[in-house]
Amino acid sequence: MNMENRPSDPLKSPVPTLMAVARMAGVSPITVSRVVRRPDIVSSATRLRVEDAIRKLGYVPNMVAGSLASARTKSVGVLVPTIANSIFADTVQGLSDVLEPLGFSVILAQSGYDDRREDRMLAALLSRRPEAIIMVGAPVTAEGTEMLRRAGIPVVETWELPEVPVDAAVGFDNHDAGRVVGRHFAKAGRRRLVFVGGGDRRATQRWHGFVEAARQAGLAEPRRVLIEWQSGAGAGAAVLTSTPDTDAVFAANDAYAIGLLSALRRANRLDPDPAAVPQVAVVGLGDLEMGRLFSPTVSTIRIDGAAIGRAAAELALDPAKPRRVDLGFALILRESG
Amino acid sequence: MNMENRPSDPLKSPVPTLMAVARMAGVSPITVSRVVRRPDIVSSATRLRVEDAIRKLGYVPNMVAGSLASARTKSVGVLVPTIANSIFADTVQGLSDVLEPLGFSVILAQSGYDDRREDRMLAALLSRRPEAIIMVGAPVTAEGTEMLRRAGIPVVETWELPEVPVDAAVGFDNHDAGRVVGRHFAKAGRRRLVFVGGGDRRATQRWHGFVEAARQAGLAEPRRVLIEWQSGAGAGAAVLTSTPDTDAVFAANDAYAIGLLSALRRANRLDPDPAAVPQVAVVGLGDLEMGRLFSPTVSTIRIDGAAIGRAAAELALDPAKPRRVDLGFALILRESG
DNA sequence: TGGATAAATGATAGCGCTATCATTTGCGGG
DNA sequence: CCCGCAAATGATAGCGCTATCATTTATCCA
Repeated sequence: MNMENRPSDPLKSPVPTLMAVARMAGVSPITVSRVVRRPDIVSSATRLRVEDAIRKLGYVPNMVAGSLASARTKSVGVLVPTIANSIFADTVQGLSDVLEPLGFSVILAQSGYDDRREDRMLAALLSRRPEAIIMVGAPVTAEGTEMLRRAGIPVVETWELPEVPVDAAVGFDNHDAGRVVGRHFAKAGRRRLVFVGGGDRRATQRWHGFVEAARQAGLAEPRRVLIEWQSGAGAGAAVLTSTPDTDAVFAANDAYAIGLLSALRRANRLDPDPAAVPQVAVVGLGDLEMGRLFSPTVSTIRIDGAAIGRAAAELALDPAKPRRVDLGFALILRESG
Repeated sequence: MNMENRPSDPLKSPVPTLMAVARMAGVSPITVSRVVRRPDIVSSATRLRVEDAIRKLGYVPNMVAGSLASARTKSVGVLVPTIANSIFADTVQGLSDVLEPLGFSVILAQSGYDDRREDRMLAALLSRRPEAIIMVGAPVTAEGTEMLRRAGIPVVETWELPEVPVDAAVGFDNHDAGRVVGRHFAKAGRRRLVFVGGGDRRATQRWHGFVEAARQAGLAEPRRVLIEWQSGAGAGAAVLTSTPDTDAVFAANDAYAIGLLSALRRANRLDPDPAAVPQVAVVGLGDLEMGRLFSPTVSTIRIDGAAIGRAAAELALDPAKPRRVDLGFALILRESG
């Protein structure tokens, strides 16, 4: 239908190069380059002439060529398990907010919690020669770790604090988060503890901390409901059917916690008064805004995902910064437990 | 602390080039290039030798150089208002799912609903010579449109269906969505309608449709509560304070709808029985999972963000595909209205 | 007014690959 | 046993920029 609006024919109007601008302005190519990158060192007369030519031709610098010549890509590779999870989306937002004003682009890749895919994505990212890599978690495989090490660029692991990161890490102690929740449940007199979450390393660390706290409090071994990639509703159903007798649940993220609370309501196991002591205590992780809006309001381990992203960007850009930053977490107790 | 784990010293072990691999394997550079890109046309003997050298050196192809030489970057530029909004995160997820298996990388940029920033980000994206641009919405400024047109690459606008897209568009009719909700409210006997949302074009189209339906039903002009960048809770508070007498609200997204319902609950204007006819009917847009878990369950205009992303990726890669795809929407009535 | 210094501009080479064509090698049939 | 063709490999050039040095032009004071 709209022929006249299709992208312009590449033969009719080839994308102009720096050379074309130079010819039009009657200067050498390098001068055009300078006008684009360091306008301050060009006399205003020629600068105006060049800027005019740039405008007339609609010149957009070719950063691919520029990157090759200068060995600077002004890009950062970002690897997340999935972006369709507001918890990581906040982190990507946070790091973008730091990187974009500095002229860095974000190359985004998703591993889908899949080890092979993670390695493939890391290789794909590295082939674009980013100036740094920021990822959620530490590389899962030895090959991935080795690739990153060889790349010779800053690598920031987030949402986790490995003893020995490849290069740098910013996040919190997942094990400790689990322990804090377990201890809280024990103090509140809860007896039959359950953990719902994925099987990735961060979730597993939380699980271990949770178990440790239960053990120290003399409670029976908590149970673990493993779910992969499931929705909040799926998590809720899974807990209710596989561990119906529980009285306290630590959910690996707030979406699961809300799903569980919703399932409890449907099963009529939620007190009509949200302020009452709940039959089943539920604590999530992440502190989604939704958790504050839900009824009962959701207790949670608060993590500032955006702050993690911002800090990660700063570590990525400045190798002089401390290489291990613990941003901590906070147990926020609300109505749900 | 962990000196030995810092990225390897660039002087000690320079990142190996294709040339280095060629020398090690005793072949010409172009043969290495072929082993990487078209292993089928290399004899298995030399291929094995080259692959061995690649492994030994830990060679990762430099796609920046490759892109410059081949004029193919295998990348797609993606521009969203913000990624920290699950509605768009789903779209990014969807398009990534199509693009990544094909070897394309996603370069992500955020406009923050800011016109100037949108143009800056478009320029930044185009300077990396992506093979296509996928964006939420149509370019806001004439300059942005012109840049995109000149780039001579596929451009897919999403979440919106302009009459005359720069190149292609996939989404739904926002105006119609507003009309459907307005009509629904009118039929349900609601009289004082309110719209909450941002001031961007898509929200405005919904608003216009909403007004049109109200007018046709003989209702008083709906009121519009403009909020920029606010949280769900902020949206809820804004509606309650500025239009306390409303009996039906169309929220521009489910997060706002949930925020409003939560505020209504706090103001004691929510019937304890979620199945009862609500004092204030609320309809959102997007169909977040949270909306199904909330009590009352949230009525909404269902949009499949991931499907939009997938379709956009397909249009971006295949210029032969139809250039205007209406994925539609559905009014899902639940407890909230 | 000359000469030293700074400011402005340019010439040259090369970043690490791939497109394109040229050459060599392998191989079956006349 | 050599020709012709396909398969395999290589030589050359260049993608569009920027780093680096060289050169020219303006500037200022002795």
